Amino acid sequence: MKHEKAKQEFTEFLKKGKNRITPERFEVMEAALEYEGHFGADDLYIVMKNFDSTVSRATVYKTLELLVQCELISKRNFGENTTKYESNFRRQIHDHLICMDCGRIVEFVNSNIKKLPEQISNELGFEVSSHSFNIFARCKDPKNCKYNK
Amino acid sequence: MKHEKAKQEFTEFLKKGKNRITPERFEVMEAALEYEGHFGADDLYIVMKNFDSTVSRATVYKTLELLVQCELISKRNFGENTTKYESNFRRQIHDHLICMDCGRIVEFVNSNIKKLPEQISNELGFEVSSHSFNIFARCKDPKNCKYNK
DNA sequence: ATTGCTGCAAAACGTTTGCACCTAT
DNA sequence: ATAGGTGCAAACGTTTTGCAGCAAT
Repeated sequence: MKHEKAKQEFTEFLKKGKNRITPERFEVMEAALEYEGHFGADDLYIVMKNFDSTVSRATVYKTLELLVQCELISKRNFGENTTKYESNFRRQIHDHLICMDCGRIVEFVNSNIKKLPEQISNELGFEVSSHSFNIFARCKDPKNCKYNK
Repeated sequence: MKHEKAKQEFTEFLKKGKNRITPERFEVMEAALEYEGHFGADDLYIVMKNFDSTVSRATVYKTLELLVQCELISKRNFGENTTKYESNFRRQIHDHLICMDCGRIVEFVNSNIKKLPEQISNELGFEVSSHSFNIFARCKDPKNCKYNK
C-alpha cells in the first residue's frame, strides 16, 4: 500500500489536535503526495475531480493546510499571488530559482544556505520553523528559455 | 523639494521606455517613497485617497509595477497571497524574518547571503535579477510576541 | 450525544481589464 | 494627430465562509 508511513504520520498528527480522522483527508493526502511538481490547491482539486473524487473544494483547501502543518507537504510562493504546494515525499530540502522570462522554476540545493535560517533566528531571539529562498533571474542562453524570442 | 533624485531617475526610466511623464505617476511615487514599512497596493491607494488624491486604483497598481522596474521600490511576498511593496529610499538590501505567531516582520542584513544569488545563478546558467529570503519563525520569548498568550 | 467535518454556494479579497475620454508627445 | 494614460466599474481567479446535514468520537 502506498504512503503507509505518511498515513501513520498524518493520523498521529490529527489525533494530537482535536482533528478527526476522515476518509476525505486521506484522499487529499494521497493526491497531494502523488502530484509531480508544484501545484495550487485548485489544481489538485481539478485533478481529483478528474479521477471522480467527490471531495469538495473547501475540504481540499483545508486539508492542504493540515498537511503543511504536519510537514508532509511544503507551502511555496513564487511571486504570483497564489499559494503553491509541493510534496515532501522522498525530497530533500531545496530552494528555487524562477526564470523571469518564461516562469520556469529550477530547484537547487546549496549547502551554504542550510545553517543560515537557524543561525539568524537565534541571533534575533527566534526559533526557526522554515525558510524560503527564491532567486529571480533570466536565462543567459535564450535558447533554453521557452518564451524568449 | 523631496525625492528630487528619485524624480529624475523615474523620469529617465519612463523616457527610456515608451512611457509618458504624467503627474499621477509622480503622485504615486511620492506616496510610495514616503510610506513607512511594507504596504500593499491597496493600502497605498487608501492613504492617497485620505490625502484627497484623485488618482485611481488602477493607476496606483500600474505605477507601482513601474517603480519596481525602476528599482525605486521593492516587491515583497511574505507568505500570504498579496503583494507587498517597500520603499528603497535610503535603504540597504536586507531580508526578512516573519513571526508565525504574531506576524511581526523583522528585517536583517547578513553578509553571507550577499553573494549567494549571483553565485547560484551563474552555476545554473542564469543572470540574477533579485532574490527573496524569508525565515519563518516563532518568538523564543513569548513576552515579545504580541499575540502569544 | 456531542462536536467537528463535509459539500455547496455565496461572499470576500486583491488584482486586472475593457472602455470611453483625456493628455503628453 | 496619435499613441498612450486615466478613471470607473465590472470581471477575474483564488481563497474563505456560513450553513444545514452528516459522521467520527
